[in-house]
Amino acid sequence: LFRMENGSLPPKTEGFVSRMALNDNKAGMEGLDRDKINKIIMETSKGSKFYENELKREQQVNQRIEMMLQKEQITEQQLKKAQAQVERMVAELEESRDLTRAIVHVDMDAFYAAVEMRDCPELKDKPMAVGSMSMLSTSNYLARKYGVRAAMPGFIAKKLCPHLVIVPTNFDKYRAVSNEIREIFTDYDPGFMPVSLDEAYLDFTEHVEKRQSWPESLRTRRYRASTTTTGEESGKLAQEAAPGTPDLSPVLFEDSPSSSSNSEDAGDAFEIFGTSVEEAVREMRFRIEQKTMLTASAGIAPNMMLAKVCSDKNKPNGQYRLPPTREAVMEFVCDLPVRKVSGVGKVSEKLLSALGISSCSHLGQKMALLSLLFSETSWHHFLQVSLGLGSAFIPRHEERKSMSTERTFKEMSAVEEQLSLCHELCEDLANDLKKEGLKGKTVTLKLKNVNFEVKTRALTLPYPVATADEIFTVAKDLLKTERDNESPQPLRLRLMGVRVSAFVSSDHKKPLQRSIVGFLNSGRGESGSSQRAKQQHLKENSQLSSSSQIWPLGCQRARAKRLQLQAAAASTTQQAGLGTSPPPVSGKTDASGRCPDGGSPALVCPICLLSQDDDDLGMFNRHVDLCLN
DNA sequence: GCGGATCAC
DNA sequence: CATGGTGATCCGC
Repeated sequence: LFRMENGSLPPKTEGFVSRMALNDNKAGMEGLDRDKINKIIMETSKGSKFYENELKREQQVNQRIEMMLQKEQITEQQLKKAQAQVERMVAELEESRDLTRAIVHVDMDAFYAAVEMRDCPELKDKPMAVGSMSMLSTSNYLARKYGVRAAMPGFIAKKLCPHLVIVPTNFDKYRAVSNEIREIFTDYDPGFMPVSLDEAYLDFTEHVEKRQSWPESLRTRRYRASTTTTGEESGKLAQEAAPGTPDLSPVLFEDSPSSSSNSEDAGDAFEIFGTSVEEAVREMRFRIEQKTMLTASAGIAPNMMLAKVCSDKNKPNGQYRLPPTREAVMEFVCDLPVRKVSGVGKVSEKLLSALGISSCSHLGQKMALLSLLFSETSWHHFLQVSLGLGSAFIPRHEERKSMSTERTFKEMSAVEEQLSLCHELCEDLANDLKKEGLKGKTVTLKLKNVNFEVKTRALTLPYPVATADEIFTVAKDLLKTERDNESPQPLRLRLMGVRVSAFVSSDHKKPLQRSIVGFLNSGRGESGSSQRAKQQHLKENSQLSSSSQIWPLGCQRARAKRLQLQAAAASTTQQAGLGTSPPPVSGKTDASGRCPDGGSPALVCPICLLSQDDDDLGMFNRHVDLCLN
């Protein structure tokens, strides 16, 4: 039935690798010659191993679409039932719609490129990108006019724009700038959520409330705050960007006539901001620009999903506020291309497109069908998007779940070489793990061969590992297994990676305790928002039903960990400073986990309460972790 | 728990 | 000459 209406695949993707086509999703790509650019991309790529692999993956997606369209043997009956279910859920979701929060998404404009341009004036009027001939991280707006964009290899970018200047990445510098802008974020929302070095979500609600009663003096911001100039270079740069250059806000000259007389110094120039959200966000962007000489864009909306889309709307150096009314939200969402929504990538876009869905209103119209073709989590997400719903609170920063390191290199087939590389990766990873005091039970080896085919091989141990040797022991086994698997052909690799996950709650610090507290008052701050935030959090978190079990388990874990720690302290130093320690798990053991009645030196596990024969602390810890699992 | 895939930046 | 690295999540076993 459905196929009759929409029986064809998107027309232009025939014999065309849509995976590789120019991504005009990003800002700054208006009015350029897509066809010409795509032609150059294709001609440059054709015949490469990379291209062949992309073709293959494209085929897989096409197959998936075929399967999906097959499943469309859906009866009118089923569709009706699904529609009823959808409508029930819509009503429920509508009930929970929260328009009371002012969520802001901030995003630095062409971040890495902007930093490099700031620090090297020669680059200002040239098309440039940050990265290497193999891969670009980002490009400036001049380069984007040629179709040069993030995630494009430099050598292709050079074909699109022969005069392109490619600057190598300076992560330390970007990190430093990132810290500067995060200091500013803190003033508006101490619980802001960083997405990456240049991007963050903030909840402005409470700031704006307070701001209502602020006098002008607290909302007055000076141009070119003096404290950040650190050396002669930035001093020189400050001059370069002095009045007259288009880099400064035009506002300096249009709105502040009183200061124009001493604008050469600009030291007395200032601006007063209002009390609305928009003014607060404008102020924040102003401070970012004054502090870093870089511009940011921002979106203001009732939830994170919408704020993210809004921040893109007036980029670069602009902001957009979506009014907090249901009507405004629905109108905004109506013509919104699904691809603009965070979480909908190239593949999802293509799958939806095969169903005749390109905008969010289409999404709503075909929701019954989607509920039959996609997984529950997927269509629930689609449904939320179609209603303009998203998280109205900013979740606490979660603890990391994995840590990895990987490297791409020239073809490598020699076993010796591979082993040596693997060991190096394990050492690097162990180093990183040590910095955060992490140990994990699962080790994963990632391999990519010269045909760009990726494989991962994992093994979960009954105990956590952290050192290079421990990880390498596992990783080299996984590598050997894979080698045996492929033999007698050698593994012709172009990438290898090692990952550790399934962390056990790490000792010393107290991340566990923090996360329990976070769970209890999962809203931030102490206002009425916390209740709402908690509700929302629980609603969105499918573990609602198990929350009652998490509690005592968490306590048990925390207690066991404390005992482990104290046992460690007791065994290394013989000090008797444990008088303030918590009560023992049972009458048989004291807090150190040792038997109190003198004689036996054996450790007692606080979980299973069995004496551990081995007096070795490492073995004891391993046992406790085992019990905790 | 595993492995492939998708996604964001 | 040449198509990245890190972390998360989901799905179907």
